Amino acid sequence: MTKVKFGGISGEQLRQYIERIEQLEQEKQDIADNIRDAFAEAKGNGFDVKVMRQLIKIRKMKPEERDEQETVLDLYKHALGMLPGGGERDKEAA
Amino acid sequence: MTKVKFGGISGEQLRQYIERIEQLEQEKQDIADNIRDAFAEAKGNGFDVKVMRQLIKIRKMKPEERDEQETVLDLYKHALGMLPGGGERDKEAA
Amino acid sequence: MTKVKFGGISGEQLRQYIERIEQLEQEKQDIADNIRDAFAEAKGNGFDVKVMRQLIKIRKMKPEERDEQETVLDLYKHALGMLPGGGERDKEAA
Amino acid sequence: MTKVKFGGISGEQLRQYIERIEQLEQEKQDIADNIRDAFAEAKGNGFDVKVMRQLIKIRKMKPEERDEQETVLDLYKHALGMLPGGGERDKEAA
DNA sequence: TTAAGCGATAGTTTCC
DNA sequence: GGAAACTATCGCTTAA
Repeated sequence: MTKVKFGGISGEQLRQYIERIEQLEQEKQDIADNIRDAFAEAKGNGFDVKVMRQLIKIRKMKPEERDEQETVLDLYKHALGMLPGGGERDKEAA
Repeated sequence: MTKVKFGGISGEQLRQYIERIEQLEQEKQDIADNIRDAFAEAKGNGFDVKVMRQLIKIRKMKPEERDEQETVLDLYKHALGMLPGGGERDKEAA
Repeated sequence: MTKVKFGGISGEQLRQYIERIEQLEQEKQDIADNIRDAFAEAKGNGFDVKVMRQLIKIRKMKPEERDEQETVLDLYKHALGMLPGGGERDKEAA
Repeated sequence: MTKVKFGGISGEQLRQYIERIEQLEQEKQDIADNIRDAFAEAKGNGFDVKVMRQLIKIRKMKPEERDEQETVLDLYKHALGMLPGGGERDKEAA
């Protein structure tokens, strides 16, 4: 028989899947390296990498979920008195 | 009213959760500091910190390693015909 | 040359360090579990865990670094025209 | 002016970095999707995805595993006097 | 030679 | 449970 079966599975087919996925993961890693290089280059030109990441994250969010997030956060800040107008003015207890 | 509500949430209850979690995180950080001190002390006595970390990792991996990696490695070898006894037996494929 | 000790007393001392650190890491893990439970309980009472995490992170930041962070983020938003009054004045300059 | 500066940063340059990184992240995500599809297809052909992941991880670990873990394990055994050659060399601790 | 910045890497945490 | 992001550590290079 051509395809040797072990436990009902084809070793050859398994090998093909594995190698294909490993190839894809290699490509993914290469791109990840490119991203890292881009950040490094930006950093070398004086940009703040951490802030850039925040920016990208914000741009990726849909406007509605971004607004929702901010609304709830403000709500909680008020509830903890971390914002003016939240009743108790308890800014820094630490 | 006793419990001041902001947008339907209880500020006091929220505050209690937040402060409790912050307290726990502080304790966790203290222990992390102790761990760092222990490594520093070991280093001061001539031990190699990097090797110690690898050591601890290996010791931690041991139980799961036996339950997962070795078992899967056997499966793998069978599937690829790398082990004797993997012949033509029809075992159940998970 | 690294001063690695082999055998005898040094091995025993190494073992003591390892076990002490493993004990500390166990305690750290226990506290991490408690934190997870606290979040789960809060969630069960209707709080938004994700927002709570943001809140705690904000409270953990020093006021100066929090301001700095927000300032730079706003600056970048303006530079990308993501805010009114920012890039609208000269969106396609290059 | 050519490069619009906001607080000393170049908006145009920032935009280029951001968009380039977002492009790269999109490509990375596409490949991640391909990987997911490959796993799904394999699953459809009767393979166990979880086992496949462990397999790939093991194959990836192999080179470093031999260079690190086994070496460190030997070091460990030496340090605890579990192997010959770990004599009684007890050097001065700094 | 040492201290300090910087880049690489491993561990931790968070999101899906 | 797996993938991604953030953080801390480690080693290397450079300059004093």
